[in-house]
Amino acid sequence: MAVTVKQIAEMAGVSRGTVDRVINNRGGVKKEVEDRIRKIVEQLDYKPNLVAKGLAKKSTNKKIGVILNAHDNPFYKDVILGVEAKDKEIVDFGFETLLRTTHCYDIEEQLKRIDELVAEDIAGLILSPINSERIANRLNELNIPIVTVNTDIPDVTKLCYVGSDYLQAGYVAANIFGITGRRHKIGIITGNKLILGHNMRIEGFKQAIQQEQYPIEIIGVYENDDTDIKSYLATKQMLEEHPELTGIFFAAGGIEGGLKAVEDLGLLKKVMLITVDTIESVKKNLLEGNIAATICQEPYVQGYEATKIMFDFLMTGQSPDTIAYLTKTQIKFKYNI
Amino acid sequence: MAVTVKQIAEMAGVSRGTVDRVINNRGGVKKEVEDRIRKIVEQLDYKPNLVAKGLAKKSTNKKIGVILNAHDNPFYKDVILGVEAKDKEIVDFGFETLLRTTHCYDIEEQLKRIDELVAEDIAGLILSPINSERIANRLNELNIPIVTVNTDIPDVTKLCYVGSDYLQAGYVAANIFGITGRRHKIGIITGNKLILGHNMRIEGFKQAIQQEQYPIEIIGVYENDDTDIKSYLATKQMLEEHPELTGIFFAAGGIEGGLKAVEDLGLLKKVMLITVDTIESVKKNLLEGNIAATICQEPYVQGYEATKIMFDFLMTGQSPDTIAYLTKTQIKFKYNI
DNA sequence: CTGAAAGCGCTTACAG
DNA sequence: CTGAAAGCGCTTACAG
Repeated sequence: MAVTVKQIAEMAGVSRGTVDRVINNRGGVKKEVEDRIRKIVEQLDYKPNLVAKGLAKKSTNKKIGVILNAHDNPFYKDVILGVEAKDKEIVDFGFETLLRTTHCYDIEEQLKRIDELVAEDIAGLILSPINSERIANRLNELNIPIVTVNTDIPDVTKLCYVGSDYLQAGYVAANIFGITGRRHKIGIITGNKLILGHNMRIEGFKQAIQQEQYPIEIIGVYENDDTDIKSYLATKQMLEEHPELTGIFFAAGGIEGGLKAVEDLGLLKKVMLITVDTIESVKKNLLEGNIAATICQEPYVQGYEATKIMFDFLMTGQSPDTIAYLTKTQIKFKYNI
Repeated sequence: MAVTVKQIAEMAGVSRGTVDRVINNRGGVKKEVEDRIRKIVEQLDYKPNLVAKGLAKKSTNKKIGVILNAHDNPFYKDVILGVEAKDKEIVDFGFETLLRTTHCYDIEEQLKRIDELVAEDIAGLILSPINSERIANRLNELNIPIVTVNTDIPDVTKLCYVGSDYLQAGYVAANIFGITGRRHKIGIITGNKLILGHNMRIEGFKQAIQQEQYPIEIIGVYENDDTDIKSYLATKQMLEEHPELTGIFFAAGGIEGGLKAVEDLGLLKKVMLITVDTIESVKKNLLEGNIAATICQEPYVQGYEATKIMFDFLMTGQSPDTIAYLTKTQIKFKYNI
């Protein structure tokens, strides 16, 4: 049977309230008494019963704020599902998540959402931050625990970053081209070059080719700013400039536009395509055999784990084991989509 | 604020005990009173607070038995980790898992473990059953909820089967050979032909080749009885009989032996290899570039979900949404191992 | 600085 | 067939 506060109280010859004060570092306990209690806690390896704790704390309803730049980004759908799944599990513990979505690169909007949630008295904030100094400064003023999800921001004190291993995603993309054993000439379509994640995917792609000495040549990297229109144009231009091209790695957003360009030039199924994530158009083209594979980053797990980490911290005060929880790189082919 | 038993009791003009009897179908309540309570429960969409329930029930400590044929099967390591992770989460709810491991095809041993656990008064049983009538009969006598994990047994009343989609695994293996675009001649090494899962992998492999019209020819299926020695011999024989072979799909156990045969014949990196799961030797050979890819079945998730499903049922009486929880088919290459 | 009491929302005997 | 009370293990005011 597990140790309880009551037992500790009896052993220390004090009331349960006093034990509680010590265990939760609430202060106001005579040093000598505190030491006595701490010793017993240590010796008996006391671990509070979270279920009892949750029930007792239910009255002081805790809110967790969540801000995802999901408005123009279908990728976040599954992240949201993950957040909601964990929310269901913790609601009986007296927790509640407040989800706000924003547009992708709108700093003003993100700042506004942060302030809104703070006004609602959130106990913690989970967000996919825009990498800007203004956001960073605001977050550092906040004084509540922060978890970043999917994309990170440097110089901000946080519990943890939950997201994917972008470098690995690039490695794996190269890996797939590599196992074909063919002498590929690959073009890369990427998003905004300021986005760290995109660059790391490309970096990983290049590193793997070098390390493995795959007979793969990268003929160029074209930017599309994550929009479908620019992506269409960039892809078209690339294919026209390089008719020798045998494959494309779409390392960021704007995949739908890029696919259209490949289609318009009659090159579907002739050029080997590898993409990232599974938005609808990727799914469709994977099923039709136009895309060979897509590299995914467990969006559901990202949402679920970020929320779990925040909950665990607010419940127990325990920080996560790692400051960067990286989800698995998942490869989807036609038949395991 | 969520509805509570107390509120319902007040509205129905009865005591909380009576509401509890109705909600949990404990009987012994006048029909008329029961109907009144049920109506209110319905209208207010009452959902019991699981945290409170867990705390209250803590005294009636519930045991969940787990039997895995893990003794000679390294695959189960991660299944066990999954069980243990969920166990940690539910211990504060008054639950405890009792894990027993057995050898692979030892019916006597599995029967013995079942009886041992029943003697310990388990409230539910999770197991990877041997597909035999004696086991089936014993399980059907048990009268406690059952969840099968990783491998299933027909004609046994159960909550759910948690395991992988073997057919899909075969499809994906073919998919990977397929995207190389090469005219492969593939040999298949499988385990005991009586094991349903192995056969389904092969079946999926064949179906995908046909559906996709991949230029792939299957030159033969060799059995190895899941042992490394037989696997070595079978693989060697196959390679000698078929020097034209360009790839092998290892669809079951005994992979280590098979790899040795490929190595001894000097064919590592010349023949494209696809395996299943990630035991140590697979990992090693994947990293060395000898295996192109391995198809995994989320063993950790299998253990975790099986335990979660059992816990949910014992806590709430709710059966899972599905009678077959299939884990995702995961593909591991060198760089996402 | 410390204790006694009440409460979180449910279940479990016990009494009638 | 039903109710009143106690309890699961913790926290929260309140009183002193």
